[in-house]
Amino acid sequence: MRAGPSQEEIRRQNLGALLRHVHVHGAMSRAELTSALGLNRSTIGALTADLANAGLVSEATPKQRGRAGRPSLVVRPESARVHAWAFSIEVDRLQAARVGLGGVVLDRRELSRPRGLVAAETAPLLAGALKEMQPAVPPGTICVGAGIAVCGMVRRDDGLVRLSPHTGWVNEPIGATLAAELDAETPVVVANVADVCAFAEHARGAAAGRDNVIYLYGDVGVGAGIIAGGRRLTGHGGYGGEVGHMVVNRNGSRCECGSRGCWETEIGEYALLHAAGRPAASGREAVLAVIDAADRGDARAQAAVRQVGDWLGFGVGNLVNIFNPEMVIFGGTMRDLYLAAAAQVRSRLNSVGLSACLEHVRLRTPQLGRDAALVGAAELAFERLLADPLEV
Amino acid sequence: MRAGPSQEEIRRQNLGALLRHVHVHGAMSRAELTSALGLNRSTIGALTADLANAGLVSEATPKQRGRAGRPSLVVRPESARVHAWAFSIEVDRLQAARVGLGGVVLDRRELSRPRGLVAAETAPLLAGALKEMQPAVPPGTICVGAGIAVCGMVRRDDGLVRLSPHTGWVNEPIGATLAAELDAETPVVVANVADVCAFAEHARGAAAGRDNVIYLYGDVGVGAGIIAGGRRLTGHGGYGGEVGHMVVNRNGSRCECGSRGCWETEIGEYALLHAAGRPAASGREAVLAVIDAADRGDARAQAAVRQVGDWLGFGVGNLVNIFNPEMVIFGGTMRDLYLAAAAQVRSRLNSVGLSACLEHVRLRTPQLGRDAALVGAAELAFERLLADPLEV
DNA sequence: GCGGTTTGTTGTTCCGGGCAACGTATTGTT
DNA sequence: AACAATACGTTGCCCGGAACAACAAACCGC
Repeated sequence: MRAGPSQEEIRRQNLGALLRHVHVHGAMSRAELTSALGLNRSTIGALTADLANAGLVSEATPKQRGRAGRPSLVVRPESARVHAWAFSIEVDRLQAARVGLGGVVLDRRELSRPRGLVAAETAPLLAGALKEMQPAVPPGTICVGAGIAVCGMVRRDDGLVRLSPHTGWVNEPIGATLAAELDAETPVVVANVADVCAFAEHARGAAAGRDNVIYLYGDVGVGAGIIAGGRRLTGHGGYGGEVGHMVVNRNGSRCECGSRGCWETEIGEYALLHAAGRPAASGREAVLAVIDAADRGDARAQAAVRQVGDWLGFGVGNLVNIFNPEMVIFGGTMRDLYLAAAAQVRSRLNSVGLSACLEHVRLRTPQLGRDAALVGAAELAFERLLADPLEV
Repeated sequence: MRAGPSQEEIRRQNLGALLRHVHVHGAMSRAELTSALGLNRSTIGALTADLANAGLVSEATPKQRGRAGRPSLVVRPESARVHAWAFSIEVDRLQAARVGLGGVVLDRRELSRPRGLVAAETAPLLAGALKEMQPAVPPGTICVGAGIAVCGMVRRDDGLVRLSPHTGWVNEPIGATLAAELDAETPVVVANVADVCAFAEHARGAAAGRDNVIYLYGDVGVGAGIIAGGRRLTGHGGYGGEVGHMVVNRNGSRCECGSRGCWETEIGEYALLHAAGRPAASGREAVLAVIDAADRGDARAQAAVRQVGDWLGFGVGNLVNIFNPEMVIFGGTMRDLYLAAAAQVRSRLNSVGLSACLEHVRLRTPQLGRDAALVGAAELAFERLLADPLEV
């Protein structure tokens, strides 16, 4: 029930819209921006002048000439001079990267993650990777903040990791801990991996331009990043999208969350390994090994892939009925599983889903590859900049 | 990726915010509006002048005096002069009402609905009820449109009822059919009952001010109206919230949708009657009879209530994990069931739900009573007015 | 080089909200 | 009853932001 935006907010929003446009779509001419944003030439000129003045974009005469008329200046994001730090905390590894405006990964480090590491021990590792990358940062650059993707439930207000069963974290304040290791001016944002990947794919990946998307991310556990009506679904505390703990089988096996028959006990990495009669080993390699065996004709592995693929389609069917998305993206090990069992997934999905909801659903794999989590984490940090470009 | 609002849109939004405020919170003084909307006194003055000029609000010197200073003019919505038509199509009855700005039901009619009535036969009945109410409409009134609440899946773009299993409708263009019966200028909006009730409870009922809410509506079938991040979750085609067809029991009984073990086969009206060993009779009375019998000590009825209540808590637990809402509202026969089996619901919810998601969930019953669907349907029609008050 | 075309630039206009000064209606005090 | 105090409506002015139009600049083809 708030009033509409004031006039200065118009400027903020227009600056943000322009910067976001070149951030997402890459360098483009002022003429293109004029038609894309629906603003006047002179307004675009004034906005780019402000942004260039703040060091966020640069203008240049285009190399490629050929059309009639005066060539339009090309506005490009200052990818090298404006960046965010991005971190990803996964079950068995840590990633750190410097990501430039425009979503380009400028530098990166990867560490294996020993089991049982709490936040107080993890933050120094991340900060260390950052310090390692620091010397390569050219002078005069702008850092807009840091984003962390965590495989667990993250409280939106303060970035506390409430629960991350497969890393063993309970109430770990990773955001605050890392912030203490960094400059006081560097804001730190934390979110769930699935949410972050969904965000990235929605901004510049497979889901670009789609307003209702479910990004399913699987490793040991399963979570979803959900875009509903063009906006991220966070829920009240930030724990939305915990679809891995949707109970699909009341007689199923115990889940680490304490319940029984959660979806992730049927489609998580361990489920596939168990069905294939293999030891419970974490990591994508073990999953790929089963799929590989199935490809080579191993009957037990084939049955396991079919069974787990069936459960995958089952849960997706439920989600499709609840959300009526236009796209479902399978990320993490769900990608491999979906590709190996697409027939089962589709078939079960078709039997569970309502025909109206199935009508426009596309099943896809991510486009951003292994960088999705890092790009998405950086996107979290960039969000502040895009909301108010001149405040930095 | 659109640009921010232009200056004229500021005016529209401020007019809408002011009108919405008095529409939702009732008549209030210009001074209160000034602080509520955060606008200047002079701006509020100009806005109310525009709205009063358009006949949407009226100003009056307040009756109640007592505080020092010049008394502030009271702005009240022109409830009698500005109205919408509201309709509700339920399994066994039809409702029609004239609802004034501010959400007051000015007049209403109720018809029982014979089974097997298609849209082409229903629309004349609704239009007839409207014509019956027409003579009581004072001259010079403004009608902003008509809203219809339907117990079925509604395509957002054109209001086509894709599927309503329990009324037997398939691809019935109720919106277009009713529009043809009315003035050409009266826009008709159609939506699902649960969505509409959620909208109403969110605007002025139990969920006022809550941004993440699930409104569960049950009769023969079960659907949910979902508010996520303060906005209605519609999904891509408008079919979002079909939680009744979330499969919770793979070995369950056949559902009318063609699948097996849908949630509504476990908690719908027939489920309770079947568990209680009674004939499948539609309508709230049959449900209340079972609950009444359970209250009076009928062991079989008690077991039925417990069993269905357990399934109710089970599904709500799943939804709580997926959406992390701050409130779940039980409407329709779900209200009676929840009140009768609150212990089972809570207990199963606690065992299925993740503790972080359970933390701030409140379980509630609706505040708007039997008028919820009509008020919500009217709200759909008012939405256009509130988006651009002077365009009418 | 010249007209045609497209775009950047500049000065002007328009619109909407904030602000301050003033007028007005009520309460409380002497 | 007269006065101050209080709170509000009203009016005129200012400022910021975008649209618009006129002009200048840079490209094309001939």
